[in-house]
Amino acid sequence: MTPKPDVAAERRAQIIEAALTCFTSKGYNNTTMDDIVAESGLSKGSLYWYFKSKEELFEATIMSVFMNVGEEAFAALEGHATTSDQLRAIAQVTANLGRMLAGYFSLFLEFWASSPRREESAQLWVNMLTQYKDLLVGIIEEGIQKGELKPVDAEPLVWAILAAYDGLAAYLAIMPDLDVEQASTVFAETLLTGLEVEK
Amino acid sequence: MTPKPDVAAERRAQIIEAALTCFTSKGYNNTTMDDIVAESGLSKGSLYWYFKSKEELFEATIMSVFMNVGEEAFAALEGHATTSDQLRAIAQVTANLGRMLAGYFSLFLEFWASSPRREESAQLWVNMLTQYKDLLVGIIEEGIQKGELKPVDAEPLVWAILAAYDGLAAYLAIMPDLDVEQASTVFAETLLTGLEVEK
Amino acid sequence: MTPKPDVAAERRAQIIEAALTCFTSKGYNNTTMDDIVAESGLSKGSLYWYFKSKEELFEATIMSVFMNVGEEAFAALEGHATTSDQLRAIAQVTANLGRMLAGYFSLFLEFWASSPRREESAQLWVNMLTQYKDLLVGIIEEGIQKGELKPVDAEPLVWAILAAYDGLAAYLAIMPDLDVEQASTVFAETLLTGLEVEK
Amino acid sequence: MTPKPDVAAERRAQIIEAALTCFTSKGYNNTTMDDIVAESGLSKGSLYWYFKSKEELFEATIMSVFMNVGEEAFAALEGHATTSDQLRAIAQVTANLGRMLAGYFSLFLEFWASSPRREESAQLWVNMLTQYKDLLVGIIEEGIQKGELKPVDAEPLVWAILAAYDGLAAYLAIMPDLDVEQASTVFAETLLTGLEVEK
DNA sequence: TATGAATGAGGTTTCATTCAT
DNA sequence: TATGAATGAAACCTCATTCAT
Repeated sequence: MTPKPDVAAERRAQIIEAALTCFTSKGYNNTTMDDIVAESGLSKGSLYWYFKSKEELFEATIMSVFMNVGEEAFAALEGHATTSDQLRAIAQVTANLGRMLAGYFSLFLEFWASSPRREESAQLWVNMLTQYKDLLVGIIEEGIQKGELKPVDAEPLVWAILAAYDGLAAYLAIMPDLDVEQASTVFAETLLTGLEVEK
Repeated sequence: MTPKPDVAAERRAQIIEAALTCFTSKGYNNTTMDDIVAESGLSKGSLYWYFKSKEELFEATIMSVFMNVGEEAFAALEGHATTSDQLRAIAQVTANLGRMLAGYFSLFLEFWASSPRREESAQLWVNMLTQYKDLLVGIIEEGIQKGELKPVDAEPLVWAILAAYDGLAAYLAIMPDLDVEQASTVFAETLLTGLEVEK
Repeated sequence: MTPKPDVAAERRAQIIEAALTCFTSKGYNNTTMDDIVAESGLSKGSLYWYFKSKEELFEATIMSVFMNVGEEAFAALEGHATTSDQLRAIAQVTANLGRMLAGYFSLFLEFWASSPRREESAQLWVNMLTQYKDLLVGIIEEGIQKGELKPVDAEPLVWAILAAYDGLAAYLAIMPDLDVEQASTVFAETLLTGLEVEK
Repeated sequence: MTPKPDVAAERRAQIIEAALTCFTSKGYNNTTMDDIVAESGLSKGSLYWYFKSKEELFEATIMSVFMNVGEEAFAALEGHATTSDQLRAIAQVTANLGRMLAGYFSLFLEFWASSPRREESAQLWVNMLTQYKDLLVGIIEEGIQKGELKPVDAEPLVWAILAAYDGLAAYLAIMPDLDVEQASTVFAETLLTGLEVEK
């Protein structure tokens, strides 16, 4: 009675999982399709049956990371009614986001940097960043409207904030001992102090 | 008999310049030694006469970028007597630094990410970052001592700030239309507002 | 569905045969992988699919020679019941062995001489020599026990005898007109005269 | 007053000595001209001033070994009036010769094996072998004429004997623990027993 | 004579991709 | 669907040799 579960979806997930493991531990260029074959337990032919190139597989892998990370991030934002709470949540969520993305940002940059078609490759991450930026800008502008935050040009500020978290993620990759949590907390507090309207 | 002071220095510079051109436009992995040969106008043998591997050439190239960028950055900091001026200078200089490093950060990350000996490769950039971080931390702590800045844990904050500028540099690489200058300004002002002691 | 028992074994044999042809006619260093590719009719990738380096291919090739030669040699020794017959057989077989190995000995020495890891490379031939030496020593010592041969320190003698046949094989390589058969016969007769107990 | 000593001869000797050191320790193919440059303390240009190619330098090096070894060998033969003494001397000298040539034989075989013009390369060693063979054949035939040795076809026998010593030299290269002296002694005694006329 | 920077053909090896089964 | 043997373009690097000084 149960319909034959989609074997394709299962295989794709299996391959993406193996690919993610390889890509994050060895980088994009240093990962061979054979590495992924070995890690996945499938055959070379199967990889090319489900993904037509290494590039496409990488993109699918990054997209899958976005899905997971994005879901968690957006979920964390829900349920904070007041702007004040949301502001703290921004800090918290973005810090988590940074930690979650640690490694993926540099992985993506590696892919982008060595891609022959950079413009195209960039879209992958640009789309994701833009989406997240819009969310944060919306929250900040709402806070300004409510009179809880000083007037500020939200968009450029948000770009810098996102950059800080992506940058910290990248730093963490090359400096494993960096205390990202502490950096994130002090950074967020300083920014909030600068943003909040004194009561 | 000709003085010919240092043909070696000249050749190295020639090669590094060609390498930088290639690396920044095509990335580390996508640049072949033949590309650099063509760009430099020298022969393959000459490249290997002066640099014993592609890796070593890359490292020399990045170091050379550091030298130039570092010099300009540190020079800009000089000549600002008061802490207040220095703080503005930090923003200005770091923004410039970010712009100057635009592309190099992602180039380096690509190299690091696809390096089989990541720990080792990381040192290149870690050293440079640490040096710059120490400078900024010193200035901020001085400002705190002078009573011009609120007490704050300077080191983690500086990491986040540096990360923001490196992150913006990376964003610029994948989003050429991003207005880094504006982002930098709003970001710096917000941070300064949060840092400065109210008069 | 086709049984296709072992395409791998067939391919390996095909490659080894081509490699042997190239190695013996041009030497190890002078043979390029492209030569073997051309001779085998396969692709470069296939060579590296079955053998992970030129060195490994060479070793497999030499081993295969050992197998063939060794089999024939040992087979020839069988079936000679009396020590006297065995002694003649030694001469005959070893002479044949020498002729069969003509060229392989110098080929191996070339490989060994230009190997960066000589100790390791030497094992290949040392193992083979030791095995054959033990066989001959056993026969001679049996002859001594039976009283058919004068007491003699068999091991050093056998080393010299083997060396003579390997040396002749090498000579044949550089002096194609050398009459190895005649040399072998006279040499063996002289040695046997010196060894045999007078009746 | 002293005529400017021939600097050319001195330089050649200096280069040949360095070359010999390199060739014997690393083999012909594995020795680079730069190795010899470093070992000799001269410049690359100088090497090519005195020897027009690596091949020619190798040949000069081998010839120089022949000169030295040959001189000692022939000198040792002198002064033995009776055939009996000469026979012992043959064994002794040839054993010494073997030891002296240890390594050179395999070095030469490596060179020959990887030479694109083998015929030509072979002459180097063939000439030297023939010269030595003729000497030994002469002595043996004289002994036969004097009635001290059994009639035997001297030439093929001598080839085998020389081959044994060259072979042992080669064995020594791949089996450093081989007791060549013992092998040589037992071998010579056995041969002499087979050759000498019983009194 | 002497130097050492410069050359470039050619070597080994890798690896994304294909395709017969 | 699934397999894994087969392909070959292209990468990095070496090194004998040359030549301007």
